[in-house]
Amino acid sequence: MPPLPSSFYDRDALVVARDLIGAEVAHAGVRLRITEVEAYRYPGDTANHARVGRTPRNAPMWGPPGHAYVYLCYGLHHLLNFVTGPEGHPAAVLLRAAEVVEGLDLVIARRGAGETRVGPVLLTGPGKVGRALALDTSHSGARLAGPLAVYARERTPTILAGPRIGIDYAEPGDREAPWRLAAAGSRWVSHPKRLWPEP
DNA sequence: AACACGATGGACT
DNA sequence: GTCCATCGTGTTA
Repeated sequence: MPPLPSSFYDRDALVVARDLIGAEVAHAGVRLRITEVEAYRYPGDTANHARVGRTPRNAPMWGPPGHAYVYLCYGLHHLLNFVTGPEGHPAAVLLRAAEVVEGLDLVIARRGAGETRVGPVLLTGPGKVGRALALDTSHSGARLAGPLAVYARERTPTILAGPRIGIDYAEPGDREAPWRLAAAGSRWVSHPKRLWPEP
């Protein structure tokens, strides 16, 4: 199966986010099925890193769609985004949670000695996903084909929506926008209490 | 040069 | 629910 083409990402971030639920992402021996994402749109989204304009960190968001934007959060966690929209339109989809398809041993090993659990605790949260996939800022700007790639889903899941997590700094309208999407019924989802059926 | 703070996660009460 | 590790980034000077 070939990875998703650039044209898949050349649409509004919320639409891409919806189509990424159930898709698979692979890197460094681990393959995951995407269960939860958030859309960061532009313009007018005060939660988007691109709200301050183009900077060295967010530069990949301004480039062509179908690339990764990886950044260090809280000095500890590497968060993976999929850049969407046409070139010059800095929008992206944050990968927040996923379910293991392949490479469970590697996912556990990357959490360090002493990890004995095997369930959703391994991958419910964007920092956990970045660690499971062994990503760091050197992957920011990489095309989503090759070592790091995304593959189309085979079934269309039912989707839940809710407000995005951890964006208290954004304006109220953006804080409340239901731009966090997740696979209904999946246990591999963070903050499941703040999700509802889409209208 | 100095500063404030974050698209988090784990430990703990 | 609270606390805080840890450091790159953007802002201000």
